[in-house]
Amino acid sequence: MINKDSFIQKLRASGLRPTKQRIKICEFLFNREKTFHFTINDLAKSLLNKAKEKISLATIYNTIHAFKKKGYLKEISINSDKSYFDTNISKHHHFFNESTSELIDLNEEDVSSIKIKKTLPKKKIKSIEILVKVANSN
Amino acid sequence: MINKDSFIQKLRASGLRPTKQRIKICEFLFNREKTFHFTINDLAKSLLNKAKEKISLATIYNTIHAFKKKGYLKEISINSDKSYFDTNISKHHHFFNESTSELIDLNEEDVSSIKIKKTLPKKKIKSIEILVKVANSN
DNA sequence: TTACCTGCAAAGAGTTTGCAGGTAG
DNA sequence: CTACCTGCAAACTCTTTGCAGGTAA
Repeated sequence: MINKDSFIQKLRASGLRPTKQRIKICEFLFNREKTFHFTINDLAKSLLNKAKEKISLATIYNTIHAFKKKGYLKEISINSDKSYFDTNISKHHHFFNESTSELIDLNEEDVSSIKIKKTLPKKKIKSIEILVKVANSN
Repeated sequence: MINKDSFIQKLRASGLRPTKQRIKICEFLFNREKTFHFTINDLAKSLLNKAKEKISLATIYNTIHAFKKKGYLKEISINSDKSYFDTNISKHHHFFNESTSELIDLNEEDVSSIKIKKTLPKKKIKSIEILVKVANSN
């Protein structure tokens, strides 16, 4: 359990004012054992239902984008309906369960090393991401 | 240059009526040497400007989705802003140029074979897709 | 003739923005 | 006090839908 003060410090250190809302969102997102995957809507609902915090959608969008810019969150594109965010900011890949729209982390070490044999002139590789789509096998 | 009749046959064969609009869209999309990547908006604009065809957005959406369902197109998720479609329906991967939002095909044989060492109980792998994000190296 | 298709306009979902009031430093 | 932040509502973008008129078979 990370305490409130360390979130305040973290926010302050990156130039974000530690407001009530931001601290609550930090507590909700980062006080976890496991990686957390969510959409903005999920987050708004969960904050309301589980954390009993009514934070305006606009503020949640602002905060999540600020957190992403500061590197506290990663954005993942699975489909074009909505954006998914991931509290795991290390290099890693994903399973996407098409039956349930659920996202599961796939660590780098669980994938054989990938070699890209084609090169593009004057381009630098920024990232290599694998998406494994799965479905319930029944 | 594929002729109009073969598109008519192709449409008919898959149970789609060969209407003027669908034939024009076929001609625009599939009379090409190279893979073509586009968004619905790109396509609507190009049809209007290059092919001088005014086809309603709703019809374009209907048609593209029908073509996707019939397997003439693949949908690709790069970011959540919009959907990209690809006339290359073979198994393959992509480069995405973040500087220009341009999409480039990466053939399967240009990537070393990938082994996923983690398995998910009761799930079947449907696809493995790699997205290589690049940026201009200047 | 009948089932399907087109195109408009309206509706929907997700996201962003303008701005007045509130809060941290 | 000042700069930044919040929250509402309105606006925006992309996509889908309802429906009247049109077209293929």
